[in-house]
Amino acid sequence: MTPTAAHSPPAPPGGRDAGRLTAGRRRVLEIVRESAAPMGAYDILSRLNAAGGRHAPSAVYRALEFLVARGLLHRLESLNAWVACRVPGESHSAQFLLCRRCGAADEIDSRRIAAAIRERARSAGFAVESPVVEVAGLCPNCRDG
Amino acid sequence: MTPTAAHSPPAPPGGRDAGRLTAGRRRVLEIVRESAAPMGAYDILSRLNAAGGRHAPSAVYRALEFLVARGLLHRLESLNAWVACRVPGESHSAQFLLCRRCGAADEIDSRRIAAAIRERARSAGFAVESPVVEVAGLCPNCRDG
DNA sequence: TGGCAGGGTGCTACAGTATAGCATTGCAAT
DNA sequence: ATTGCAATGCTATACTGTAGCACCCTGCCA
Repeated sequence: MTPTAAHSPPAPPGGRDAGRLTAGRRRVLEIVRESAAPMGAYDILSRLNAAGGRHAPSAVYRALEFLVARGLLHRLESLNAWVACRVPGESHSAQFLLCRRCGAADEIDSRRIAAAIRERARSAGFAVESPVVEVAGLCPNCRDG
Repeated sequence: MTPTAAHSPPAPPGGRDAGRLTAGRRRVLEIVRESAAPMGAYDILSRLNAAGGRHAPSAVYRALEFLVARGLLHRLESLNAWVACRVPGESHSAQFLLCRRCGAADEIDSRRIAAAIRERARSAGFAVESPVVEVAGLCPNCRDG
């Protein structure tokens, strides 16, 4: 889960292109990755400051912005929360099945959903930039309980 | 959240089943309907209080909750905003094309998108309750400018 | 090797979004 | 009329996210 190798997949060692994955940013990434469920920004902040840190909210939000831009995290709009990307580095359209009972966020990547959206947008003359698909409901484990 | 009956789109004129469309609630509905773009809760509140009113945020949020439950408004998760439903009373899955430049919110209702989501969820054993589809991008008018 | 340029961080303050909790009023069926 | 519940008023507060500026750190280049 936690990549001990000290650098990110696509960026050059120096990291000149899209910013550097610094220690602080990596720490935020680790915290989100360690969590089973999506985390709110202030949850992350608490964890970050658990060991006596004094970080401010902006530190977390800046790290999150960077990590989302890098494709390492996704933001869940309907939950105001962040979750680790299942396929970091891949460009994909961040579709989620969100269980309202246990909080699980299952990242899916349905070509069919993406295609349907693309098609519908095209027929409307709409240029898609960021398709948000967040399906709330009950996961297999919770729908039976 | 709202443990009301499982469905109540066709409420009787008197409105005994799922609450009443009171004057205050209707006023909020009007305000949102009059707006070209989606409105934030505090925008609505300002409009509501423009004529000397003294309403509190909770009044607006409660009205919004009711109107969304009635299928008269939709909430746009990615914008923290609300918009009037294009087909009030119909049960449909609230898909939107959101222009990041002019703010337009085009409500679409693609059976193909809905089917793709339903299918994918079914194959995961996931029980869909509230599928959120909000596609950010540029509308036909804005993509050329 | 010293200085520059830019990104990255710390820090304070504040803006924007949403809800809790309880008192009060209004409405309608007994 | 009384009672029961829906709806609202009202105060306070929690949660989420940004602005703005100073400082620092690192890579680069003269």
